[in-house]
Amino acid sequence: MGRRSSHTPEELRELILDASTDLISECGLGGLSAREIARRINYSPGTLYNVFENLDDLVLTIEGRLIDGLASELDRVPEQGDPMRQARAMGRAYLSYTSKQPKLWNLLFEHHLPAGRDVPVWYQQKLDAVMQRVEAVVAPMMPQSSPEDITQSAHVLWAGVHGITSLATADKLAVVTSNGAGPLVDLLISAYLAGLKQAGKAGS
Amino acid sequence: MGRRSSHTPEELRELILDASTDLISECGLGGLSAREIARRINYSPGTLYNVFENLDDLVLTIEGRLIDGLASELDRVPEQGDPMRQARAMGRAYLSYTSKQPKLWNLLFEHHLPAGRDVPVWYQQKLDAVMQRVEAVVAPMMPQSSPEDITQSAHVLWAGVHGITSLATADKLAVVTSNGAGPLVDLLISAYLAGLKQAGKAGS
DNA sequence: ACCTGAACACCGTTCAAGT
DNA sequence: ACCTGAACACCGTTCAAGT
Repeated sequence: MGRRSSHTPEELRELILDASTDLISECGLGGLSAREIARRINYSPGTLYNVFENLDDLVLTIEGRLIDGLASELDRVPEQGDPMRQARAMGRAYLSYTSKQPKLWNLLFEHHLPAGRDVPVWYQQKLDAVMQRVEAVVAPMMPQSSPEDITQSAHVLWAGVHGITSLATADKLAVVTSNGAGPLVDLLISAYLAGLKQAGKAGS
Repeated sequence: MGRRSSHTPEELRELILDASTDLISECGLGGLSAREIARRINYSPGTLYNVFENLDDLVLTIEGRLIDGLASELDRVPEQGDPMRQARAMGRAYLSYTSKQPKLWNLLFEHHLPAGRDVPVWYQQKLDAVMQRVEAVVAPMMPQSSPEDITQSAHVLWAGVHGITSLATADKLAVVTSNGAGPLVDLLISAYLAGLKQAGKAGS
């Protein structure tokens, strides 16, 4: 039927992203479909493909916003003298941000690009921005170490926290652990960083 | 056309599981489809539903075999005097088992049961069997602690190792970490357990 | 008893045709 | 220029009908 143009291109883009975000928050990535998005915003499926290359493109855009959101939350954690307290505070910030809408955050790990496709550069940059904040917390614990070792230690910490929250969300750590992921994340951060600190002393 | 019966029920079951396992090893969970399985084994799609309740049932069966396989691998790790060496050896066993067919192992975390469905009891039991082996390694590091604390510490370690391997497999930890997950897992195990040990001493 | 294949209700994506 | 909707090539699952 041709143009309807009740929305500017920017509005249409937001409309699509909002509807998709709702869908994922409610039903996870599995609940997302181009046709269902179109239904919800009263456009035809084809219209989505004027705005996004395909569903993966759309999903990556949402993931980017989630990563940005986490970075802002981490920035709001007050700087404290004690690096260990600071680290635990950041862990709790991560947890509170990601557990607001678990299915939405899970998107980052449920979604896989097809075959050989790599994540876009801007996506890696957003991830790196978060990693920098983790490094900033790890660094004071290992003053004698090289930047490479600090990066590596930060990656391990990040991956560990992710592992706990992701298993908790998927109910694959549940039975025994009915208290939620909080204490587990605290334990990981405390013990792991204490171990790092000790190794730093021993090695110097 | 009615029965063909060139295979016994057990053979048919294995046929289906083998074809599905191949499909997942090659293309991940996304590459699995009832119709494609049927094509590969020269049966009609409907036949699958005489043997399995649905695709989730089939996938859970495969997951169960993977968990059993890991348990056997962990059992082959020789007992050593030094608990720390033992722990690292188990970490490497995990890594070598799961990285043989990364897409297959990834199945455990890519696959989610619909809505409110819970994992079956036998599945939890298989997982628990693996967790017991992890606890056996953690326990000597914290002799003063309650069984609950040991369980919790083992869960954290398990989740941490999972987090590293899963991010590495998904290429979401890649850029900086081109050496593979091995050193990261070693670092996690060493630092985390050292921290646990230290806390045990301090707390008693 | 076992298996088929059509049927139902869905997908993602493309693109000629309409305004 | 923008949007539609039919078309193509797929899904999972069910079940009457065949042997």
